[in-house]
Amino acid sequence: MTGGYLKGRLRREDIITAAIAVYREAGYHGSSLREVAKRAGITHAGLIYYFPSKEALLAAVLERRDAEDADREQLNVAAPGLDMLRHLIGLAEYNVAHPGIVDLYVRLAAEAVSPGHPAHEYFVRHYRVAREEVLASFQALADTGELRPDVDPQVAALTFIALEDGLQAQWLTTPDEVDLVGSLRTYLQSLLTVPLS
Amino acid sequence: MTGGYLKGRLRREDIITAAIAVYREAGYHGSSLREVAKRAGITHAGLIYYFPSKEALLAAVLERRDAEDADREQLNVAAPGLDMLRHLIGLAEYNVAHPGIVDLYVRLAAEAVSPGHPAHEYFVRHYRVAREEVLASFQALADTGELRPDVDPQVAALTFIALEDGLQAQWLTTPDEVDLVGSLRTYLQSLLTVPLS
DNA sequence: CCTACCGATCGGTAGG
DNA sequence: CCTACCGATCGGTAGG
Repeated sequence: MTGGYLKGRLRREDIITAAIAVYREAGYHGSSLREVAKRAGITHAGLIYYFPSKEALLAAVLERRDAEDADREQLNVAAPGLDMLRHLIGLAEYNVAHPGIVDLYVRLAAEAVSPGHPAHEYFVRHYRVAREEVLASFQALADTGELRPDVDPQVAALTFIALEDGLQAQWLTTPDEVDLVGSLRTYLQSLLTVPLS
Repeated sequence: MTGGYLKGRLRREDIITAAIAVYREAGYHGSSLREVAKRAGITHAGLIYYFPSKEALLAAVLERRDAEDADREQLNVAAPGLDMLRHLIGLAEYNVAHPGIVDLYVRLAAEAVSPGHPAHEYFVRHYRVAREEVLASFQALADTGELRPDVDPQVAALTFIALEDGLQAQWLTTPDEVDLVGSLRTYLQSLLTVPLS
């Protein structure tokens, strides 16, 4: 009875996977529904049967990213503090092993700076959530004296997110000249009074 | 006698100015020669008379950016060291006052991460030059004991560039929640043994 | 610099 | 899900 629905769900997942691959190579604006459809093995009109517009497909791609991140978070119920920072380093290591994901993220984030972009609100939320998460960790570390007393948790949180983003772009452009994880680790360590690892 | 040539040069400048405005709003791939031409007050075929292809126009835009940066550098012959760092803060202040330039830079940099993009080589060079410039300053500071002894100049240079780039993207997306210049200043100060200002 | 045009491609719709 | 199609737009060319 649910066979039809199951098949539809699987087809949807195939399309989203194809879309991620295409966005990665051409960005959102630079990609076409026809190219995504071809990789998913259907026509572009067939794709529109599942996702009624180009924007709806983008929304589905971003939803999957969030779902995957949530999965990883759940496996890794790190409390705010040192463990959370180590977890963030782990996420960076995961990213370095999956350049395609980083590529997609960097390109979409840049396109979406303009308020009219269909993913703009997504990134506004994304930045806010990321900042709050990191801030909570720095505040916890401040409470236990593990954060250097001259470090402002608010500034440190903002800076950490920005540093991660900037390193990603520079690493994608010149991979051989950027040690993404090492640089992050060095930065974090410089804020702490205890060894990070 | 040079009247014709002068007029052509001026027209070229008009077109480049229009291109910057359009790239800023739509990115390079998202913009059209027709839109650029319309803002410059000519037809798109007229534009092609001056710039033989879309890529040639992009090259001219990047050349102008380099020329303007070089002008600012020349006015401000800062030697490597503290003065140079203050100069970089000044550049960040200039950028915050000119969001359009930052927008263009962030969008192009993200599009150009892929090796096939017409501006890819430009950004490879841009990152390398930027890193070397900042590295020279940190090394000079290390020699005079103004850099904290536990700071590696190489890592600090890479990190500074990445931080600036990441802050720009986050600031463009959520301007009210990011203090770009203040964050840069705080970061730099944390590396030094002497007051930055 | 323009008019006029080309082939290609785009997102989306109709109708089944 | 497909075939067939739409109007719009693209970069670039011809020819003046």
